[in-house]
Amino acid sequence: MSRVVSRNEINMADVAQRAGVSVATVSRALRGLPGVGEATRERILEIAEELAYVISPEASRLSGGPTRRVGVVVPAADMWFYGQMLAAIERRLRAADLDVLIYQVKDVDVRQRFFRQLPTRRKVDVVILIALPLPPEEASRLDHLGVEVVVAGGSVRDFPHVEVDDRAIARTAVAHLTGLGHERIGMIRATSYGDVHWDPDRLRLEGYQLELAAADLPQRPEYVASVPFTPEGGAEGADQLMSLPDPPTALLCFSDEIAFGALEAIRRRGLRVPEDVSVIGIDDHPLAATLGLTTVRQDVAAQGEMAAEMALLRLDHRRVEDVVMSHELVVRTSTAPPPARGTT
Amino acid sequence: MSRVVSRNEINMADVAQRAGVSVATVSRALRGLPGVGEATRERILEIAEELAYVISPEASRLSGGPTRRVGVVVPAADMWFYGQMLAAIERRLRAADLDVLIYQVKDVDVRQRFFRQLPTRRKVDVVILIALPLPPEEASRLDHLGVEVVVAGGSVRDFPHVEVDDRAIARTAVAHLTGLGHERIGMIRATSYGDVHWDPDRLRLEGYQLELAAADLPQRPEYVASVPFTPEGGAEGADQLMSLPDPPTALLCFSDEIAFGALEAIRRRGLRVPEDVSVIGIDDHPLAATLGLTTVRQDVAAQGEMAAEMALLRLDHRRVEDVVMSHELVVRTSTAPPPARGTT
DNA sequence: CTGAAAGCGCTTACAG
DNA sequence: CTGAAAGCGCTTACAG
Repeated sequence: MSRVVSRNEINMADVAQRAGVSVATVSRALRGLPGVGEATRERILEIAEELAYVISPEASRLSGGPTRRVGVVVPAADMWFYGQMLAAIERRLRAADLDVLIYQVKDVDVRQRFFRQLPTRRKVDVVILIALPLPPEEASRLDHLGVEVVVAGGSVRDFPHVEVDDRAIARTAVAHLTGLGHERIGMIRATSYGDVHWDPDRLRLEGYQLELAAADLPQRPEYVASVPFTPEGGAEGADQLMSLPDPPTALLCFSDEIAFGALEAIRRRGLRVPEDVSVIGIDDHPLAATLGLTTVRQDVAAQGEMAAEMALLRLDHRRVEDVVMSHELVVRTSTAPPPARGTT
Repeated sequence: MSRVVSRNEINMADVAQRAGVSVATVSRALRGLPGVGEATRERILEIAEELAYVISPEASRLSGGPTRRVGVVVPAADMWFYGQMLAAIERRLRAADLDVLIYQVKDVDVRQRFFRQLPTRRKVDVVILIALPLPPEEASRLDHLGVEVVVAGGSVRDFPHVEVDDRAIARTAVAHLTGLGHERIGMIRATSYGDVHWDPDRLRLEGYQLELAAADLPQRPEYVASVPFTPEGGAEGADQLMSLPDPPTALLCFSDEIAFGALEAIRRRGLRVPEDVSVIGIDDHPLAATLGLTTVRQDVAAQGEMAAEMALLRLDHRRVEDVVMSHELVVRTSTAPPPARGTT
């Protein structure tokens, strides 16, 4: 207590000396290994506490221990979905006393460099890949990582993963609209970023098409707009679809953020939501409740936690099962039956 | 090329053997230290490349090198502002080949544990603190970190920091409103989180009050609402202020996210923005453009980059100057002159 | 310009 | 239950 711990670090040898034992015994005691007398162990723990001893991770690692670090590879930390994921993963892993390293790989060249250099090698025990669309060459590089891999928000090869059923999510949304009586339903897709295709986008489009078919509605390619994954993108998409000669009466948006832009664009055209046009999103973004947006909710934080849990299991080399998280329709005020034909 | 690099790592000794030199020479060559013949250096670099050699950070660190890791301590990675900051910091630091460790400390107990245990000790070379309101006991613990400290989005003690002028930002916003002729101007504050006071909130309130005084307008405490830092909070705040007997004609919101909620609440009351009520935010969140929100823009990513830059300098033990980043009024369609008195 | 050797702070057989 | 010693893969004086 009287002693200030600063740059001159306290080492295991200091603890050992103070306790009158060898460093080997301190090492065992601190890690809860068998082969240390109860009294000895307690004394050692007390002294370590008192000296505010922190183990040198480098030395520990170098002599065979794990790094106790997890790498999270994510397209961009500044987008809502990834931020949620990342935050949840960090919280869970921190609780298990692991450190979290973050690697953003949004830009194609940064991502390619990542997979060429594999900078997580020798630095982490597990890598969590978040919703990363990967060309085969890059996916195959993962074997060279030399660490466990877990995937969240999608799937990559046969690595353990947690995801939602994007096809079913889109079907749920479209079924809600057809249930209200809509027959002209448009979809605003979010274009893949960079050079690679994005699974959720592809699967949600499939779900949209499947559900239209299930409701005996025609597939109208002009009802599908592809836009950048931003609110402005959503506005563009809505403008494009609503200026069609025979515009849709309802819009499924790839995400709530896209939907926010669509809502605004529709209002700017002098149309009312939901009287003239219904809008449904996907995610249940915090703003969705405020803006009254009907959406299909997925629990992003829960996916992150689950991914962290899987990482923890893989650390112990235990088998883990893939997980598909549930989703749920949240009806608010942006969806209603279509206007009577010709009224618009 | 023919050799697969996997779990059996390639060490410096392997490179040395292949190159027919000692590990000492390889170590020097790889780090660009003087005292290695040009031809030797080139051969070593080639072989290292060919073998896809990655240095063991643990061994390097243990024998005196830096960790080449930076810890970022942030309230929550899943909030817009922090996500922007974090993303920008990571990008800059990654470009300098440093790894970024993230520590979330939103909850009081987690934060207290952080400052009790200081888990970044022995793990990073620099810690970047993002917009962290800290009680004095915790701020003083930073001396025990044993690493450099840099602060972003605020200031803590006399550590080098980058911030915006929150007082001036609020004054700019209020001046815009008074310039339009508003005399009844409300403010929606974001309450501090947890047990500590939040500088930007306090300073923006001060700026609001100063600018009212400068315009010879009365301070009306009932015109200031304190709400949680969420869109719903913004809606609550707007409801509270607009249901006053003599409601404001303009609202300054702590942030754009608060303003989004306020906009919606105002609309729900059957009032129009900006005809009946003007709303101004702070930040220039991506949705602000879409929703036509007038705001005072601050470049959060630039602040993050600057903080990363400072961290890089501190790594080299160079002196750094504190930085105050600029801000800028962005006029959109949510602000206009007040309605003629009595019209509302 | 280059190498042999000590040392960084731990963990892990191996003995006792 | 406990300790002495080797070893992890580097860096850094110290020699040459």
